Order: sequence, then C-alpha cells, then structure tokens
Amino acid sequence: MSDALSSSVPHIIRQAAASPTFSPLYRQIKTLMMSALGAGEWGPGALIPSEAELAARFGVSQGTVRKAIDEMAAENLLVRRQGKGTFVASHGDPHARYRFLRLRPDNGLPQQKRSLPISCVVRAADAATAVALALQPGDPVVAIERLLYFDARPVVFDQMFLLAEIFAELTLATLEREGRAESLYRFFEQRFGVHMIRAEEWVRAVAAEAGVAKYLEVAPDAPLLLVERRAYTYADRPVEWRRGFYTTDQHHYYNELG
Amino acid sequence: MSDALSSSVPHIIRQAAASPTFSPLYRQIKTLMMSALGAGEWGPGALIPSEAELAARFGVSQGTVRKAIDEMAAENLLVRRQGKGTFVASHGDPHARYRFLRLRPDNGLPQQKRSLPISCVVRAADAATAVALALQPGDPVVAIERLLYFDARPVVFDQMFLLAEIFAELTLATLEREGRAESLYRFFEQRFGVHMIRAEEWVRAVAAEAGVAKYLEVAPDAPLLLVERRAYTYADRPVEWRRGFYTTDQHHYYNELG
DNA sequence: CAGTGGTCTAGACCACACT
DNA sequence: GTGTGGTCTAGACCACTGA
Repeated sequence: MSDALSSSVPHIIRQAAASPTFSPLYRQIKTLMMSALGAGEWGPGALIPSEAELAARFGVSQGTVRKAIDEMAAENLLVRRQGKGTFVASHGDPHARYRFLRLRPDNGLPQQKRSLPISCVVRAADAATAVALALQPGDPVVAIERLLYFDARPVVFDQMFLLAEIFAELTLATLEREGRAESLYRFFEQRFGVHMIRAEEWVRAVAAEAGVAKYLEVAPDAPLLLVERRAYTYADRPVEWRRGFYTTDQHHYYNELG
Repeated sequence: MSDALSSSVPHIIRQAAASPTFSPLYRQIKTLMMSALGAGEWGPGALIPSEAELAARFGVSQGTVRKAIDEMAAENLLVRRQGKGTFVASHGDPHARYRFLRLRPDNGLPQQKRSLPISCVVRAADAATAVALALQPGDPVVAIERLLYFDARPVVFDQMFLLAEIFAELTLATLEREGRAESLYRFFEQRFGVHMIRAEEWVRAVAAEAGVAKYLEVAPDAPLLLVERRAYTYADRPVEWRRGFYTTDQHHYYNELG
C-alpha cells in the first residue's frame, strides 16, 4: 500500500462546517487521491483499488468514496469500467489521444495525424513564457518547434515551451525516435511521468508570417488561427506553454458550449 | 400540478436491464423532467418542486430524484441553491448572461456589451442554413444582422438565422426596443419562450470581406475569427444557426480543455 | 464463480435561507 | 422554527467482466 495514502488517513477531519478548514469528507478523500495521483502512486492507465477497498482504507462508507471518484471521473482524471474497476486516465487511451486538440477536418473523415519535430533546444524564457509558466524571465525552458500533419497536409505549426526542470533531457533525436506515432502528451506521460490533465486556450486570427507560411505551405499573410495554450499537470502546476498556428482551409476548431 | 408530470408517473418502468427499453430510474425521472421543461411547465428562473415532493410524485426515493437533478445541474439546465430550492437555469441569471460568448478582452477588464441590430427579415433558407436547422432549402427563416460592441468598440458582426416557425413575429423594431440591454438569448427566452440550452461552434480564421470590414472598422482582408454556431433548445432541437465575425486585435476566444 | 462498478432505498443529521 | 438542499451511512440487489 502506498505510504502517501495510508499515512494520510488520520488526517481526515470529521467536523462541523463552522470550522474554517472544513470540507466534506468526499472532498478530503478526493484531495488525498489527487495527491496520490500527483505523487505517481498510480500511474496513467493503472487500476486503482476498488471502492470497497478505498472505503476501508479511508474509514468511510463506499458511498463517500464513490462520490469522490464520481467527481474525478467527471474531470477526466479517472475512468470507470463496470465489472473491471476504475483506472487512471491516460493520453494513451484510444478515446483520449489528442484529447486537447480541437481541430477537426471539415469533411468529418478521420485523418492520420503525424508529428514532425523541427527543433528542440534549451533556452531562456522570454517574458510571455515566464509569465505563463510562473517562472522568472531568463529561467531555462525547453523550446520545441514541430509540424503536425493531417494525412499528407501540414496543418499545425507549434512552438512549445516546457519546464526545463522536468524536460531538460528532451532532445530532438528522442522526439524523432519516439514521439512520432503517439500523441506528444502520451509520450510525455510515458517518458517523463508528467500527465497533462487540463489546459486553457486563447484563440485569435492572425496573418501568417513568412516563416510560418512556408512551413504550412500557405501564402504569406494568409489568415491563420493562433492558438495559445497553457497545460497543467496535477496540483494545478503549469508545465507547458504553447503557440500553435492552425490552417483552417480544410479544418476547423470545434467546440461545444454547455 | 402539471398534467405532463402527473400523467407521466405511471410510465415509469421498474424492470431488469435485459429489457431492450431499460434505463435506470433516475434517467427516466430526468427524461420526464426534461419533457416538463420543454413543455414550459417550469419556465426559466422558476423554482421547481422540492426533491421530497418530486420523489413522492414519481414514487421513488429522494436519492433517485437527486441523481436526476444532479445530472441536469451538471448540464446547466437547473441551478441548485442550498436552503432555497432548485431553479430552472435562465440566460437572465447574472452569471449566465452571455454564457455562450467565449470572446474575452485581452486585458481581462469587464467591458459593457451592447447589441446594435442592423436588419431583421424573413427569407428563404440557403443550403447551409437549411442543413444546420434541419429544414428544406427554401423554407423560411428569420435572418438578423447585428453588431456587438464591447464598450465603444465594434467587435462582433453576427448573421443569425432563426426558425421562422418560432420567431416569425420578430422585427427590427422589436429588437431595437427590447433586445439591447440584455443578452439576445435572454430576450428570446422571455419574448418567445425559447430557451437555448447548448450549442456547437466551428471556428476558422478568414480574411475580412469589404462589408464586414466596414462594420468592424478594420482593414479589408484583415484576419478575423469566423465562428459558426448552432444553438439548440430542449429535445435537441436546433433553432438558431449563426455566423459571427470576431475581431481579435484586443480580444480572444477563450476555452478550457478538460 | 467472485469481484467490480451501477442503482436504489431509508434514514439520520448538517448547513443555509427565510419567516 | 420550518423547509430546502448537502452529506454520510448501511445494506440490498443488479449488470458486467473475466477466471
């Protein structure tokens, strides 16, 4: 049994809500489980203990554990499978690959995605990147450029900035060797143990600069979608800042509003 | 008590899942409540019966009603307020106004939104609109053009197409008189009893055509966000198809990815 | 078959809003 | 105080998976 979990049990507080530190039991359970996930107790794709087992471990009823898991499943952190158990979500899951990529082909047909890395260097963070990643300007980041193909067509040019603290070992050679077939986030989760769990995006329309236009095989000044993204791992820690240029001649950014 | 609800109670089926028509009790309750919402039994902003009352009415336990309401609250159809009751969501709620507008000012400061209607006519649906609204080409739709200002700046030019079946009475004069201060969807819900509950958006980057450029006070061929939207009311019925051109010089389309 | 998550129940008690 | 939603429990039974 994991140390983080078993030692955490005594920390559960059963008390009145009047207390300033109060939170419902199921949220405390959730917090403990989030810590375990962040600490890597259960890796992506792993089977977590059964509800009954967790209930016994935490000293609460199964219904309380269930409610904690419900919330985490709703946030795509866990995946329930009836009869089998509850699993840690993974970017390797067939239905979760390219989970954060909102670009779709206009014709709706599935297209093969392929990542072509261009460069990968460690450099000092510029002002915008430092703000996005909560760093000091000049702190080192891993800067990656790559093209994303949908079938034979280059559709996205990405400039990504990753925390050097985590990704310092990343090289262009590694990206070329391992990072092609699978999604990048799957690769990060396998190779670096960093699981991206949520992201924010800021979308604008811009005119293509010469360099980007060349990569995407469009005319200079062609309209492009500029998609800036900040991705977080557990504990709300930002680990990636990305600037993506999307061609939208035959693709679109799809979004559902609830 | 509403006829739709009371007469529906006997329809609840308690049976084994092996049956082809099986669904869990709480989903049947949810379906009944959705019907009631769609039929206007409880209008936007209205207080619905208490959980205990609904449980008695449907002949199930409070926990089962609770689970149905939980799902509907998660979908922003209902709003729970501890101590007060559960209410039908409304586009008039302070936190839900412009709920579907993802455009935000870059500087993060709140800006006053103002809608300036330009035209409102009934016309035959073109092919794209007919497909989007599940009509036959040539069927009548209400076509509206309007500008949306953020403070003093025109930021969005919208072309909207509404089901004439519902919105035939809508005129430019009415829009000018009533539709300015509040969000359009709030106006639709009050004036036409149509509550938009979800939408899809397709986003692209395009070059501004002359007419649109003039409205938005940008150069011809300036890059704009083209946001196409299909909005639904209850029972998954599409009622609006919209094409919006967004300037993104000082604004951006914000999205959260889970 | 045993073990898992999924549904449903009944009841207790707490927190919050209004009167 | 009364009535609302919010939390927590214990237990029964169902549905699905895989040995």
